[in-house]
Amino acid sequence: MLNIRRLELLLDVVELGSITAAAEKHVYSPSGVSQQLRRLETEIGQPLLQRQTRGMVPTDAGHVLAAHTRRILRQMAAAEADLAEIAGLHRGSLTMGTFPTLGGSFLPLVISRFKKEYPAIELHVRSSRFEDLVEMLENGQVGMSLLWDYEWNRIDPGDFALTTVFEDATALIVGKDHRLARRKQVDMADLAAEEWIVRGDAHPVVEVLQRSASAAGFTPRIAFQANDYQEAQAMVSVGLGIALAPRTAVVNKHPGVSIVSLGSSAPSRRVLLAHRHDRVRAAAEMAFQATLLQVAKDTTADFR
Amino acid sequence: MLNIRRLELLLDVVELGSITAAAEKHVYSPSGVSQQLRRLETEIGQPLLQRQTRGMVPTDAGHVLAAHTRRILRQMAAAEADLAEIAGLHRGSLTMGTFPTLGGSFLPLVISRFKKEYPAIELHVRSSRFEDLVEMLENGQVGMSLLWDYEWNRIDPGDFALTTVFEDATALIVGKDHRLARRKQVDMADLAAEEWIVRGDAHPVVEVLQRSASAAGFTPRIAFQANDYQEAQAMVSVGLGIALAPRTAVVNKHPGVSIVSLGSSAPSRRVLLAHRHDRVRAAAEMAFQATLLQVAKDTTADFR
DNA sequence: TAGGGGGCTTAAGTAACACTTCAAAGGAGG
DNA sequence: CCTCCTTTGAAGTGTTACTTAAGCCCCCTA
Repeated sequence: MLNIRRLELLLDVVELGSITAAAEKHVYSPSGVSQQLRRLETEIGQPLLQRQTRGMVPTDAGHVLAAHTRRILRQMAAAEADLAEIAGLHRGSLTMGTFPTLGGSFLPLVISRFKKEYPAIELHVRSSRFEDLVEMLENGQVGMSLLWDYEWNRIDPGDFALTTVFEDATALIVGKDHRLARRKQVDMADLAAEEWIVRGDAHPVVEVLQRSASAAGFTPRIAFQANDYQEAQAMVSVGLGIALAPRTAVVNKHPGVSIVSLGSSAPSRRVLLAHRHDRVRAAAEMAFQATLLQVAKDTTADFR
Repeated sequence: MLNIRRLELLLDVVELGSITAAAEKHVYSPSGVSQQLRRLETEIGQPLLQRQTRGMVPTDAGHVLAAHTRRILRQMAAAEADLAEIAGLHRGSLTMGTFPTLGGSFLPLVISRFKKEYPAIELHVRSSRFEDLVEMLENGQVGMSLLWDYEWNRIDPGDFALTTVFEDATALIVGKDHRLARRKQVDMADLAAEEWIVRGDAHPVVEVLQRSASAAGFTPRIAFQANDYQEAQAMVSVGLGIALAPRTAVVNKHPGVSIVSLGSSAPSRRVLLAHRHDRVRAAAEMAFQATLLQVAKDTTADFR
């Protein structure tokens, strides 16, 4: 394998016409350059330069090799330029994960701003349930992912590097004509007599209800198990019961319901950005995280 | 400037999917490969590989750099192939010098055989007078040159590296009807009474005549000064006088003259192949010299 | 004809660096 | 749970890309 540095020296000697000139250009001693060229020649097994009384003149082999060197150096310059493009975020790609409730509210804002700021970065988003997100993080299908947790099932910071994006409060959904619909804030303790609509499949919001009800001293009576928050809101709107939901999940409010704050009487979930500890992050990922946190800071009030 | 070896390692890791595999291919320890890759990454300032639980996955930058590396390696392979072509004499060029009398007789045989043997080598021949040939040798306009000398003006072997090609005897040119025309050989001593035709411009053959006549005990009478050997032969053919000439100069014999050997009564000139001592010679030059000496060995009898 | 200078090369030394070995850590899989 | 596989870090070593110093060759000048 030919050594690039030596090739570059050869090229400069060919172009400048003397070892001394090439040595000056590289801030080497002429001796060093001479030695390198000699090595190159013995390596190749052919003379590359004719020692003239004044300077050097390339042989056929020298000319050919110098020409190839020019192309090789051009290629290397192109490689470096491409890398600079990637580093400068004029190029690159990024795959991230999210869970559905954020994918329908907060994340589109982030994506929109990110795309405006870094139009050249290719952005892929995968929306999945919590367990799948964790798996995709682990096997590298996504470089980073939005996750969430409650205070009773905190994600282990040893598993992933975590950055808190914002706190997503739990809100109360009541029908427009419900006795509490006009209230700004209620306490869980006021809701002991209500019928509840929850999400099925052991959805985490069920546990939120159980825990906050239990803290308020009652056991909730379940009237309906919904498949998603749209269905839950619909049921609430016809007066079948009331429901709890993360604030971000009901940004797209059903017209027949009202959203009421629960203050600190219900636990809030933490929305996190997670990536693997051992994963070095590309510039595009750093940029996306910055945009995401910025958007969180700017819009977080909307979700409280 | 990126280091090729490291780039190659990166490429192999990208292609083989793990450091261990790349290390095995290069017969390195995995640790060494790991260190080189890390250096490459810090040098570039970007991550190139994602450390997965099983093996490595390239980042955008890694992919781009690996692709460039492929092209660079291809280019280097092409360079090496070209060098091999030159070394194998499937390519190359060669410039040599000659003096006119050989250019009209011996050299064409050499060129013809060389071209048949190495059709891919570009061959340039420059024909000049002795002094110009020496100058062209010195300043590199020709890589090697045919030269000649007599025993009284030997070329200094310190000036050039010399190889004797053959001895070029001095022959006698007489008219077809001359009294000596049928003789196989004569001695200079038999020619004291003759009129002589010589070449003008202090041509070396004049000194040959002076010296051999003086050695034979007479002073030659000059009847005509010719410009070249064709003119000299023409003058001889009409009986204006007789002449001396190197044997090779009269290979193209005038129909009206006879060539008679002088045995050792006239000095012969040495035909030499010369090149600069300090000049490393390309494969094509070595090949040409070999052909030239071979042709000399095969045809030398013709010039005696 | 000696003296000076430019250009290249050799010899010897030095400092960087590409590797090694050894050891440890983290996961994957039996 | 233990073992294997892969990667990484620390420390050590041999190579090598350079340096300086000296010499050679050629040319130019006084």
